[in-house]
Amino acid sequence: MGHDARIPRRELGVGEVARRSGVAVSALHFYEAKGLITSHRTGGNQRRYGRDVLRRVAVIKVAQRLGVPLATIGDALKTLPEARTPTAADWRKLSEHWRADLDARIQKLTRLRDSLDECIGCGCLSVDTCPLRNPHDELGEAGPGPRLLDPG
Amino acid sequence: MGHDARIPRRELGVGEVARRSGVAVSALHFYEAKGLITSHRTGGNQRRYGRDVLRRVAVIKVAQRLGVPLATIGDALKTLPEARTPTAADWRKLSEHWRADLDARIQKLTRLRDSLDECIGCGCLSVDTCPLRNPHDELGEAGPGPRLLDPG
DNA sequence: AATAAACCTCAACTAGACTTGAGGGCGAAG
DNA sequence: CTTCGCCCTCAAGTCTAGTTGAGGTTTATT
Repeated sequence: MGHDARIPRRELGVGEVARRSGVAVSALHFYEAKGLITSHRTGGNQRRYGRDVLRRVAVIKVAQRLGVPLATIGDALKTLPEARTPTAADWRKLSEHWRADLDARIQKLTRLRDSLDECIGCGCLSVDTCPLRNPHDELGEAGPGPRLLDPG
Repeated sequence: MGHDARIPRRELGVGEVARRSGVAVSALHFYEAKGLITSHRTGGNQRRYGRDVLRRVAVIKVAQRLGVPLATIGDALKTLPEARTPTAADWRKLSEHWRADLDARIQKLTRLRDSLDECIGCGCLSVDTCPLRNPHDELGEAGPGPRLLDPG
């Protein structure tokens, strides 16, 4: 220790960001490769982050809990002008947008559950009449919802 | 065409199953490799399926919509004695089991949405107080729910 | 100067659910 | 007989969100 002391107060090394944000160093490398965060380098080619990286990573983590794929999060972060620290207003805009997706996802699952309840009773799986087999409720097909969860 | 006419009425070729069930031939190969469906072969080494394969594939598709991973579906299908066609009672048993998972998933997403609603208002993302950043609600971590959607 | 902790890059691996492609076989119609 | 459509196997590629490891460098301390 005492190692980080050399770094100016507002600059963070990758290890420190990892410790403070709770994501692995390899994940930070990965996010940077994907353009979700940025850094500049020291003479010795080591990454240095501004303090805004902590809020950015926080936004990333929350968005992931909401089920938003990284690429979409990246697009959203890029709408913030020039590597700016996301403000409360920025966050509100992003989260309102993602809330709609989350809501759609919940509704879809709920409808699915209702169909399932009916079909537990009848056990039909009939090709023509079973609501589980005839998903006429294809709405949120496009959008940031994870494909793996809701393929149809 | 006219090709399928050679196949006895209750035996289905892989292409026909694909057309009727709506899954690709490659997917059927894949399911067979994973042991979810079975076939016997003609003299020319081509697959022939019994009609029960259609219901099995239907169960697979519905279970996938519920968010159940293929491996779990396979385990469940294996509990049906010896390649039997799933009956209504079998289906009821499977679906009741999976319904619980679905329910848990819905609840989790709903709690998440509620947290998000609070945080849209405050825009905080505070490390210590924000419920979105401090998920003390880690419950249904284990279980067949898709990891990609609900990593935390 | 030497050592140790932290850092660097790049390639390869993981899981899940498939798809795509190469290279070849089988069966019926013209 | 040739061609067309459907079928076969097996290997490799796709996508997501990273992790793991090898081999080498930088930085801080002693």
